[in-house]
Amino acid sequence: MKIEVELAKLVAQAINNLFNYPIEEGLVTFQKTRLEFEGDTTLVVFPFTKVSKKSPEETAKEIGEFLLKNSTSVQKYNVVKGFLNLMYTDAVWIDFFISHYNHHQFGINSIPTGKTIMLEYSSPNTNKPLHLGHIRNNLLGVSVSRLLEANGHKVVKANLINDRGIHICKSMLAWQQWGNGETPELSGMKGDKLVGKYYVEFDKKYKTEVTELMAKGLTKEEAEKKSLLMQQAQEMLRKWEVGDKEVRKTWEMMNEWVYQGFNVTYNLLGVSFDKIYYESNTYLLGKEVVEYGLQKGVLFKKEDGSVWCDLTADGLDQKLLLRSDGTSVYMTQDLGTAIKRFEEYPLLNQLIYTVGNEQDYHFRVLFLILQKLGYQWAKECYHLSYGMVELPEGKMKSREGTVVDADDLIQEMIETARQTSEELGKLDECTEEEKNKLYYTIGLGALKYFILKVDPKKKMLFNPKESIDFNGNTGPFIQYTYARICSILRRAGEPAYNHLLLNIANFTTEEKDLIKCLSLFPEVVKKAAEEYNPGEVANYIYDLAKTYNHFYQTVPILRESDEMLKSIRVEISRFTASVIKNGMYLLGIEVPERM
RNA sequence: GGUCCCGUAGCUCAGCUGGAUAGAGCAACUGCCUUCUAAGCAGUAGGUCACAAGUUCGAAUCUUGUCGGGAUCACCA
Repeated sequence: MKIEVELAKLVAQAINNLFNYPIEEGLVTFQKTRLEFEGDTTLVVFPFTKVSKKSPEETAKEIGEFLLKNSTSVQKYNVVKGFLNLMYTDAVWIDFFISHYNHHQFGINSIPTGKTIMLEYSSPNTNKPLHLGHIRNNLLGVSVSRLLEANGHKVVKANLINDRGIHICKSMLAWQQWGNGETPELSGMKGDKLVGKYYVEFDKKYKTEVTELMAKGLTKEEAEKKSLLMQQAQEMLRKWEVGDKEVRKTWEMMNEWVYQGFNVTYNLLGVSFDKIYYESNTYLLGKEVVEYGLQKGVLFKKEDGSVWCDLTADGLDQKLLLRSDGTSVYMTQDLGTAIKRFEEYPLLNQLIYTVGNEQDYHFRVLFLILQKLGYQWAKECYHLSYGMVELPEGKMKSREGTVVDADDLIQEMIETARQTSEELGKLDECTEEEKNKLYYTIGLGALKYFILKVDPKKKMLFNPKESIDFNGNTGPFIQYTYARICSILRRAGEPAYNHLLLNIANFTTEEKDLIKCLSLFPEVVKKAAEEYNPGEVANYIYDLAKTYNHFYQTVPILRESDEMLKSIRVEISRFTASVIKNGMYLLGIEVPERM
């Protein structure tokens, strides 16, 4: 809150006056007061004892006295060892509450910064269905984009679909050979699943072929080279690159199946984009850049014609940018697309890539090369690197079938929500349609919260056997708290007695704790965006929900006979609901009015 | 082997720009529904913050080393 800024100024003044030592107010920081002590904020005075030349207790006491005299916000203080605990006057909380309680966008929607940020996320391959790892990526993308918007930035949500390459040819080939004309319509299989099936099919047949060849005495490498299937796939890729009509037709058809499948999953997850890039359109980009880099002397050519960037001076290796046959590699494309994006969006201030931490090295190299090429905006490129989602057995591997399918998991969550709701049996008044919507809201709330509450940088573990909880620090817990408040508000009716609020004399500790918690929301939104960490918001809302539930269980709200107290508590509840809703929105989680 | 990341309660995670007796949830155990939704609340138990040195008034947090786990370093994408 603003009040701490003022207090910091006063503390600096106090140190100047009392100990005759000038100090930057920015160096004065407050920390949370521990629960077991009385106070609203705490100043650690150890750092000032050098200047005061007095004991920590004495120093704290003198500063405390100074603040008491010179600040209208400080009601009293206490000193424990070197800790100065300050307690605000009720007026501080009353002012805060009155000026914000009916502000529906509290914490969100600050003044536009004028900054435009492109956030890339999702970026799937079209040869396999989405799994839990992609879910984390997509949820992070949605949440971070909302966090950035909530801080006043303009966000362009971008998806770069890897729709070409040898892997897609494998699916196509398998489908041609063994598919018997199967289509999503004919078999009723989701398009991405169908294409994924043939990708696996190829891999299986290919492995058999290699094994057979090896049985005839070939080494593994020889067998892989000799494999008829692989040769056919490569031939198909070659045809694709020269624009062979038949191949392109099949390719377009199968990709279309995949997109339809992806869209179903995206819709379930609530994921959307402003701009979709296809690698088939961008994979040739970057070659001119290589030419430019050679001229500039940033890149060099080896005898065989391949082009490299020497990064050994930066502690990295040499990086290939063009093969000896003149074809480009992934890095070349990424250089090209980055440049293209800044050309397309001249006002772009930042480019963020949401990509797993297995590609940390790739992005270090990418940004470094861009910098060497002289692009000023290179320093505005950021790799939002997130940890892998692991299973108890370790990393998920599509080839080995140890993946948690996105659609399956979503359906499971919805089903669990249905079962739990039916067991509790509180939804008798709802129509079937409302119930189904609710199961979806709760199921996805559980899934999204489970994933977003952990720090993106860290790897996380998902145990399919234990699945995802609905009690405790979970999405449904927070949704439940919200629904509970809604119930109260429904009964309370219109807030016709708002004028009464102006007469608030003081708050009970429960009320004060809740208001204190509410006041933190804007800072949380700011910090979460700065750190690209939705987990900050998740942890905060959990804390808020917990604080509210305590309040709810401890003090009477509608049962309160004093009309003024009642209206205050109703309005505090309304305010809490609003912050929960806004916070959950930042996580991409919906919130139900009853459950 | 080089580079980078990670080791906090039985399990999953907070806390990490150094600050008080390291916090939650799950699982276990106790209480609380005739009163605003018990997907809740209150409580008990559970820790050598991997280990060892160092920096200092103070270290889970910073430095170094050791051990353990992971990622990455392709004319793959």
